[in-house]
Amino acid sequence: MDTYYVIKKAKDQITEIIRTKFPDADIEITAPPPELASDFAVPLFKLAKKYGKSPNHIHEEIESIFDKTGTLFDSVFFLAGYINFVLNQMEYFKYLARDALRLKNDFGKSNTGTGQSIVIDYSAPNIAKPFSIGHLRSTIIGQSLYNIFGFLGYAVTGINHLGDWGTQFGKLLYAFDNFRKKNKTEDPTIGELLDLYVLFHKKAEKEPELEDKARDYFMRLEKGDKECRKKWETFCKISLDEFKRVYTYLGGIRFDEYLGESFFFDKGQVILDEILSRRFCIFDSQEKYESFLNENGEIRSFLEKSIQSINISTPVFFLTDKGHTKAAGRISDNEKAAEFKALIDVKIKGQNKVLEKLRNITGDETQAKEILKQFESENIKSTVYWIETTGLTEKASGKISGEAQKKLQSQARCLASTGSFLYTEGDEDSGTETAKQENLLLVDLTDFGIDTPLLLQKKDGTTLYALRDLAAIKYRTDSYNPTQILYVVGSEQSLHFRQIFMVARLLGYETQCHHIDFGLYRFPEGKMSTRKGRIILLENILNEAVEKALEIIKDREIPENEKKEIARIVGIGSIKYTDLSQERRKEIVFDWAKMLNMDGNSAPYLQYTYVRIVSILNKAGTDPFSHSFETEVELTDKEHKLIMSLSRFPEILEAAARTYAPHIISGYLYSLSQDFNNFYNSTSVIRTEEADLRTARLLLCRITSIVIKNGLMLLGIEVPNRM
RNA sequence: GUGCCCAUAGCUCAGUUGGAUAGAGCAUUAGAUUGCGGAUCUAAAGGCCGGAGGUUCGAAUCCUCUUGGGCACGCCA
Repeated sequence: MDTYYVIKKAKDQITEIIRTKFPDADIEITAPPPELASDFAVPLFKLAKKYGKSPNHIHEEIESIFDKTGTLFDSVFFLAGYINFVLNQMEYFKYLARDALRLKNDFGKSNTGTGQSIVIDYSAPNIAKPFSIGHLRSTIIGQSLYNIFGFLGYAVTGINHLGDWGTQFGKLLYAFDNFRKKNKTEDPTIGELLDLYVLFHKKAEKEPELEDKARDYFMRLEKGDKECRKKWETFCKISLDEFKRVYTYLGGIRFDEYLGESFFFDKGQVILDEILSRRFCIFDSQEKYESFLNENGEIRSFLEKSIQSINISTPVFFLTDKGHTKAAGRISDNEKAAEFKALIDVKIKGQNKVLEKLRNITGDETQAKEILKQFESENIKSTVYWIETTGLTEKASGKISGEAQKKLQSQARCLASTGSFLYTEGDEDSGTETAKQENLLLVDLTDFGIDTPLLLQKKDGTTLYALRDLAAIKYRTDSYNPTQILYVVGSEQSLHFRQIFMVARLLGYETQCHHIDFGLYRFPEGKMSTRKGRIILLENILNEAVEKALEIIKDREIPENEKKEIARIVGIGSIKYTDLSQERRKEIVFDWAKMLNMDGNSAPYLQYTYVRIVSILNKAGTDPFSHSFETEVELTDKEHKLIMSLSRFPEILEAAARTYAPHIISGYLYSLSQDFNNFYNSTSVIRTEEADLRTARLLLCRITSIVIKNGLMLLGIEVPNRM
């Protein structure tokens, strides 16, 4: 599949033109303000600085060698520090038409992800609880990412990591045995399970000992008690049937695997063994560390492997939020050691966020450089190499002042550690603990900038979800060999994911794990809570939306069964769109009017635009894709704007994938639809007399329809053919 | 108390790696030769981008401090 799109071609040409004169130029191509007769612009300020010339001078040099022959451009001009590139509109349109003709319904697809595999963990509803609006975000954001990455050629695996294990089942089993009327023999409904769960919490407030009883029940479940297990299976089945019904209603939701937490609870021991096999060690001097190395071959090879894997002579460094440092290995290069210390100085001065970002770099050196540009404000002079944690590959370069270096040499402590820490309560750290607590296992992560230890196992020996999640990382890494694992989970769990990702790395799982966090739905008066029964059922919202959509079309001449299907597509689409059109980190205050909005920036607006295009194409009678389009016609400004907008689709998709942000697509589709409607209201396509122009306009309609349809499909939203 | 996230028009939100005069929708007001489908379009009005410093040729965007809101912080998930 050839996915070299016209917009890429145009940008490549701009880069090439500028680089013929300025070979090392770092070129940023921007969109000029709409009222300017320009299509692409490059700010020249940085070039001016780099080459010691004025922006105007830079522009003159580029203009002097600019030759439009063989390019997509007609001319260049200078304004306010920018060089502007004016397209040969017809040429650009012809290329766009060729892209569209070549790819047809696949317009927008690319192969940028070929060879890469991504695991996405999303939806993950909890067994025995109804599917609430809270799960909607995970489900549709996750599904959208699944669609987007698939469209870009990645091998995607969607996993529904069901919440089907844990102490909550102890509570439920207890409630089921003790609170349910004895004469009831039929299987409970989800609603009844929820009532029992809420009732348990209500009673437990007054009788705290119920919590212990629930823990006993859960222990029985983990130990394989047949009766508990059987009830648990029933709960799971009831819930799963319910979930699948909701997914069907939502439409377009699919998973490659339903693998819940229960699948992993007995796979945690391997993780525990791995952790326990490592030894806690910390040294207050280089000598002690080196003598330890000599005595411990295993650790030594671990470190050597780490150092080798990053392919530099400098060993692995470690930074904590406390401002002290750890270096796993020797700092053999004095210059680098000093720079490293200086880097810490910046840290101590409070630039936590910069360093936090450095830590989260996903392995791309240029990205790291970008972030380190911020250090320029510290008059940074020499180069710093930054290597994160135990031999992973992140690397960044920047500069640090000599003054900062000196200051820091007295401040920074360089300690050494192997990077793995675990103790059981009852060790010398807390000598008063009793034998009863010997099963409690936690990982201390304070040396890694995380103050809260990660609990893996409770004192009664039962597992916690952190351990199950670690087992899941191992399983996913082994099973799918992914380049990335995405967790589409609410931001409230960010600490949990920081913890388990850190431990996973310490254990040597190098798969990139990302928490795709999102803000929660909440009521104006506060948080939604399953325990308190304060939730809104997703289904109620969906039904309301579908009904409203049905109300709008009730008088139209469409068969009733089709009306119902249209109402479902439009109603559900509008709910999904409302969610996906918002930046995912922001919390959403629940508001009926907003959820049911079908005017303006909404799914029905896009669907409506699509439907009108379909109508035009039907009436036109000819398929503009039936033969290639290579003739010259006179295009209006509105048409050119639409062309520019259409051509951006591929890079919009890449931006959405890069930042895991479906809302970039919805924003784009809305803007595209506005451009189309603008054109639509000013120009009659069908009644265009000049044949070639008519064909060109039909072509624009056709491409727009494909982009809207594909874009909405990526958001998990369907389009009707009429509405 | 500590950490993370958020703050943009009356309301709900966009704002691409820092780029030219901060954009939409809703609501309000005034309009669109009954039209290729009015769930549409045009226009008006609406802003000290929470506040104060800083970095930069250039800041809604980066840094520091601060105010307000949300979330999390050892045996729940």
